[in-house]
Amino acid sequence: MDEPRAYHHGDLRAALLDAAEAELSETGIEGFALRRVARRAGVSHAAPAHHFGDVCGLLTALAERGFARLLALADARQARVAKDDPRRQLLAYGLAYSDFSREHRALFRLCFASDRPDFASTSLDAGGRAAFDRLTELVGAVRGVPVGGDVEAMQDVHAAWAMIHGIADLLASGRLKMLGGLPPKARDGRIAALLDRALPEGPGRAGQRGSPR
Amino acid sequence: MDEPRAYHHGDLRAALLDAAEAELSETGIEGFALRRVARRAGVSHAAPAHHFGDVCGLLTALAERGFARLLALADARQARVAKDDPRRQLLAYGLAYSDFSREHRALFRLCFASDRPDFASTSLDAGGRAAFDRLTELVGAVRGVPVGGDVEAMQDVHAAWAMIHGIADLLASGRLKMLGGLPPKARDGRIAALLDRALPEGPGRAGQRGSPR
DNA sequence: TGTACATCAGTGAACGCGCGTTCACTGATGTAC
DNA sequence: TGTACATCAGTGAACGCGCGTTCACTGATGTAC
Repeated sequence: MDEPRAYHHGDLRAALLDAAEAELSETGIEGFALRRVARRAGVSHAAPAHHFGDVCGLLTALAERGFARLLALADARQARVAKDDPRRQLLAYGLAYSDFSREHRALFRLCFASDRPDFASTSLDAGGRAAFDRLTELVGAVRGVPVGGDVEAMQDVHAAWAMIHGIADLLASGRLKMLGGLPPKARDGRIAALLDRALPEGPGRAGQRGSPR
Repeated sequence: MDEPRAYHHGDLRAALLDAAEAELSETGIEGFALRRVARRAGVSHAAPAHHFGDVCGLLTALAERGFARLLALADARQARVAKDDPRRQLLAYGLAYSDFSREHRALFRLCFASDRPDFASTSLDAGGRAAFDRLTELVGAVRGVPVGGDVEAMQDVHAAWAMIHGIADLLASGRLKMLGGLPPKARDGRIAALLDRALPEGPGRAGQRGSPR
């Protein structure tokens, strides 16, 4: 049934990242080990070095993938919502962020609460920046004027980010049980209502506070 | 100069917790090792077992201490603010929470983003609950009516917690550099302004949005 | 189309390391009488 | 006040383990001519 395993793998790099992600979500970052990843990918434990150098390199690439996944989830959520409704676009982004933390708990922690990846690497830095830039744009759209460096604007961005991130992180660590246990639609409604409180007033204002959907 | 080291330590349990905390803040949770803690405390590496059983026991006790520290910081902040101004009391709590994450970064992560302590232990669970209960009371005071189980009230609590926690966690992981780099007073002012956005309306309302101090 | 050769992507054995835990032990402390 | 004895709180040697990394190697692939 199986293809005879070729000596050369084809795309071992991607396969190792898949294995690393699976491994991460089972063991968590605190128990993550390179050798187990190689074992899971069905390859000798020395093989990863050819693609990532060392563990740090692998985790850095994995975190990069994490940010890409966050943006992909945001794309999906945002696509399902009116393009010309900036407030809903921003709420969609926030919901995607919480999807990410719930569905990829360990990866979320790797991206936001670990010291093991090399966050100074240009590629990983770019990944994190892309996620932040998206948020900034969306906040600008809600305000009706792009975010500059002024304090007022940055406060708007920080408020949105902190609320989004706070919900996501508390959900990931299993607090907010009352929220996490709800059926998806109800849960998303509540999360959106929470996010809505942190957003600036602006032309995109949906209506009275607390009923953003 | 030094006291001759007695064979019996006196309070090795507390000394080990001190050493563990110092060790944690230097190495981070991801590099935490029992043997290094013992070495730092000047004691054989088998000694901790007498007080904590195993690593998990030590980390559980340490996380418990973390929550106690959070509440102690909150006590200090709250004491410096009018007792009959519930909004300021709540902001003080939030600022203490961000103090905790900034000044005890690794301990904060141990409490809120680690799987290594045993969060099911009754003592640690009680610690976390105490921190949450304090928040709940403070939110109730701002609302003017104690928090019950109703959705509206819980949303108020969750909004406050998520905003507080989001700011704290982002500060701890070195994002929000613009905020983290400010002198303390300015930084606290901005943080308080962010928190203020997430708080419910109520009799404690300080004035116009964004100038809570 | 064939051949020589460089490069690439794996293998598997070996290394040294620090870890957590166990165990028999021993010195210090406290208590009963 | 003194003595016997139980308990407590430490020691240090030993264990087995899995880890990350290195290294010489080899099979597969691609390319120049």
